[in-house]
Amino acid sequence: MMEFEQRVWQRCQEIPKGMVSTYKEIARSLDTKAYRAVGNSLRKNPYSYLNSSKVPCHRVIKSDGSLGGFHGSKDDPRKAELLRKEGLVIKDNRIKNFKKFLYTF
DNA sequence: GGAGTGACTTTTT
DNA sequence: GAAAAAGCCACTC
Repeated sequence: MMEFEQRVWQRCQEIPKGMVSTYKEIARSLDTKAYRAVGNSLRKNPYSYLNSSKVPCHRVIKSDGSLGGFHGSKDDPRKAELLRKEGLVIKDNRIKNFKKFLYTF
């Protein structure tokens, strides 16, 4: 069932710079409710944003605007910095006005 | 084939 | 607004 994961990763790449998306939106765009499976796939994705720029998983956040716990550490500023560089405003591990930057498929 | 896991979401306390 | 519970799907052991 790799297709599902690939589709997820593809959505990540589809997110334009300076925008973010949520697990739920991705799942919805795939016509499924597997928001958990989305996270599960991203967790194991072979193109982790640390190793490759192919899948900017850092642009995928939770539906309430928080970044979630990527890469295993919640205190890692790299992701927040990355997003901040793309024009997003991060406050206490939350995206400010993230709805404005929310990219829906 | 069943039980456990996870970078989740939504509703209810 | 924070915390807990229930519900969801794919993947791994």
